Amino acid sequence: MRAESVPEPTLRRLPSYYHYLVRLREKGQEMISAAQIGEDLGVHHTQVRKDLAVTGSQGKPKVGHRVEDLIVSIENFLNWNNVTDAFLVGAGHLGTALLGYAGFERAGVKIVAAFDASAKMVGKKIQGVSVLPMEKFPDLARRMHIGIGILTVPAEVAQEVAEMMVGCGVQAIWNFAPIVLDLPDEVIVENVALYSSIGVLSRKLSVHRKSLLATATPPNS
Amino acid sequence: MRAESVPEPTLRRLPSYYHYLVRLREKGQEMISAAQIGEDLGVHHTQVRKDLAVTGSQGKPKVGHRVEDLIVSIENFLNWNNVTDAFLVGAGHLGTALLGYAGFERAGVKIVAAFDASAKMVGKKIQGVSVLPMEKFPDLARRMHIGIGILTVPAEVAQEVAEMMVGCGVQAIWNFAPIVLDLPDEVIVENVALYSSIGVLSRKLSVHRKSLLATATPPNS
DNA sequence: TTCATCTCGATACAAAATTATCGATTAACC
DNA sequence: GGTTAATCGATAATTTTGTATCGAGATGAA
Repeated sequence: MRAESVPEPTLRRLPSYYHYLVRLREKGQEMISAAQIGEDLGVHHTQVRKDLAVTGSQGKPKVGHRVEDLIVSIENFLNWNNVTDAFLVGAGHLGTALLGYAGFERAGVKIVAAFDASAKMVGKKIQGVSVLPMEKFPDLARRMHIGIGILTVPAEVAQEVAEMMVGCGVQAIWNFAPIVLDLPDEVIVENVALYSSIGVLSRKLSVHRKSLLATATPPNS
Repeated sequence: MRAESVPEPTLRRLPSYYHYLVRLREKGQEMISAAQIGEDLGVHHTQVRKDLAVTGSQGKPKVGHRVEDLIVSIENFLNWNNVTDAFLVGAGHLGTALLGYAGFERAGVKIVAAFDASAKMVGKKIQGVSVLPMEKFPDLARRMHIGIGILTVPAEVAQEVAEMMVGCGVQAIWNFAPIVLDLPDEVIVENVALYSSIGVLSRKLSVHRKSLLATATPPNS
């Protein structure tokens, strides 16, 4: 009964299925089997079935799942139908990039305003969203019941801004700064650790190259 | 002896330790215990020790680890000393944001050129990096032995561009497009799935709010 | 010098996630 | 209409990851 009992890896795979299915729908395909999804996305078919099971969607033997039903099930499960308003703080390059993504709205998040400490940015309009001065955040956030805060500020001020957000009623923070935020437990924090990502890449590439070298030059040479 | 036997979660935590340690060093702190790292970063101290163990760094009982040594160990382990040249394709908002990050170079990756299909972008200079036409990619990539390709193009063309990259000798791809690339097994792909991230956030927030509602309004009312 | 205490690091244990197995169900074909 | 073949979904086994335990070593104080 507890809704939180869904494995997080499953949660992370569902959007991937979703985009895959949307592309299938655009091609006009109506049915799809879990095995096929698994093969195309590099996930075991049993895993795919488990993941899809949590959304409540049911497949039929011999024909698989209806693409349309799956899409709707995932949307409902991830709550991508109810759009939540978000404020973005830090209208730099990355912030601008996020404002440019039209697709977030389909993912249940709508950025309704951006904030920046720099006077140069304030007053601008990026992708139709106004950049406001930081001072306006508290009052607006409370009045509009903003639930999501997007943090695209430098690491040095991230903690401080995050605390300010939480103080204004923000319940979830999407953090792009490379630090671990120290916030009350009830605040939901999702970190986009670009440096972790590039770190993994860098390490894997280095190992890969060393193994290539090792096979090309046997140790007993 | 096999270098690939390091758990991937460990790999993802190491950059987080790294940034934490760099901040400690800036503050002038010389020694640090695994327990303290764990507390500050929300990781169990036993986990921290295991993670640090793979880098080869040794701590001393009673005093902990030397901050400087740990930083060097992590840098070496992640191969962040040897800088690898990278090409970025897709000089849109996100691509521009990545070009603006000076910190990647410290993470072993240097973006030496950007490419874009749009004539509007070609010829510009972003953060000192030239935007070149796509046609120049193959020849330049081969001549410069580019190992890393950064993919910040729309989803529709991501597969195609990725194949082109691999054909030009690129060994690792940092993929920001919301699709699963179908490439030879030996190619290293690191996905930055922003939609998965926002999906998890959206879902958790929805569950969180429902649980708040449930406690505020008992089911037997 | 000896003792108490703190921290490391190895080993053992527990939980979670992934992978495999198997019977049940259903559409298509003969 | 019965048989075949393919897929689903539940259960079980394996693997991976994370957590706890415990002895050893080192520091600093008595």
